[in-house]
Amino acid sequence: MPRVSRAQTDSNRAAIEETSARLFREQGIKNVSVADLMAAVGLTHGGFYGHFASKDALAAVACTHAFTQAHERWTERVASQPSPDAALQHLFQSYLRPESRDNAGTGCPLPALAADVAREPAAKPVRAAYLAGMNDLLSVLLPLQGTGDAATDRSQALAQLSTLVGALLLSRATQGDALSDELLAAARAHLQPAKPPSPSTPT
Amino acid sequence: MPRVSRAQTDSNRAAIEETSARLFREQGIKNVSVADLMAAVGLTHGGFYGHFASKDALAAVACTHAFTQAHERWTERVASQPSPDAALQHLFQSYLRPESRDNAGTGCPLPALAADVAREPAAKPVRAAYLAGMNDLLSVLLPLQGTGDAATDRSQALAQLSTLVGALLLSRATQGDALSDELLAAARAHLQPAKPPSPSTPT
DNA sequence: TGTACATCAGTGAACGCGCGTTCACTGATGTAC
DNA sequence: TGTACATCAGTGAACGCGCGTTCACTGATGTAC
Repeated sequence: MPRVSRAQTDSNRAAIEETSARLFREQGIKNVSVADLMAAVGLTHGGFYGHFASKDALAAVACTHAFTQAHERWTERVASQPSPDAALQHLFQSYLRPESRDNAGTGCPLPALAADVAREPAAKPVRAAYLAGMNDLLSVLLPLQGTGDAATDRSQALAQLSTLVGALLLSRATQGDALSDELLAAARAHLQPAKPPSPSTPT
Repeated sequence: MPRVSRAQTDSNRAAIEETSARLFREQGIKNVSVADLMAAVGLTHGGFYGHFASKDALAAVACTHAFTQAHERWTERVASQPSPDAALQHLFQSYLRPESRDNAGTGCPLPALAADVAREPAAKPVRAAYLAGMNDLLSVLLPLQGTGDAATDRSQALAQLSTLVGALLLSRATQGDALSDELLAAARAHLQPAKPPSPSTPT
């Protein structure tokens, strides 16, 4: 039953975008075929090229979509906290939960797509989308640092991102072993603010 | 010209192992076909199954090979330094050089294979190889910590691994942009030992 | 040491399958009157 | 508001290609005498 209403067309395109953003993060861009994707949306593969010029073009759109989701989530988390320190902590603790590890499809694209993007030639559109998305997330982290120096803030935020991404990725690669949870816990502990040297809890 | 000497056979097998360890890290396991690999070694694809039962079986062997290389390199670096602190610093600074980012094929398998391994089903042999390799590298880091507490040492070493891996991977994904070098520099700075609060260099 | 022959490492065609992309076709949608 | 028809979103067969794996074949190697 071809020729679908304009509203339905828009909704189909949105579904392709949404579904690919999820499947690409879950399985990797190369591991999801156009036919797989369209079947997951409930359509046949031929219609894909009415919406996107190529799978490469979709990869960029899906990447941007995933980063937009993540950015919104980060912004909401920051807004829900009373102070920059509390906001940072809330971000870190949420990011490094086992649930984040187990749901790559709806989680942060930084670890989920890093290897795929790193292996793409420089000209592929997904690389620019990834870079832009990373800068977006970085811009959420920067104003929460408060070391007093902009360069130090930036350096610290970049190191935090690296720790978050590395911990989640290694945790996924070791899923099923005790090390997987250990990695998350270690990163959480490491990213905790320096406290006055462990005061024994008073009675 | 078939039937090759026993020594040549062994050398061919070693070449497949060595070459696959490099190509899998560079391009990803799924992105290197058996035909690609065998051609890179200088053989035809049919002979592959005389050496390995399947591509999955080779993936595990190649992963172990890559970790063995990395472990040797780490051990040498540690041995070349006069103190645990100096050894840690030497490891971190070597790991986070732009040259490491630009040579994934000969570099640490932790970032190079993390995403591939994370997406493999639990039963695939490469997952066990990756886990064992990671524990090997961890065992190099552990005795260099010296916080006095074994649990704290371990937590700290795991966080260090996460930062190293995350920084290198994000740096690869943003290669070509200024952010790529920034990420490496930020992680290097972050992993530097806490110093007495920045003494202005005396005249 | 020299000869006769069985072994088996590597070759290359072939297997069934899935990939990204194209395209003639269809029939409900949206438009013109 | 109702009718006539052009548009075009989605279908599904087909394109050339590459995948992992199998297998009959070959001829130099290694062995038995």
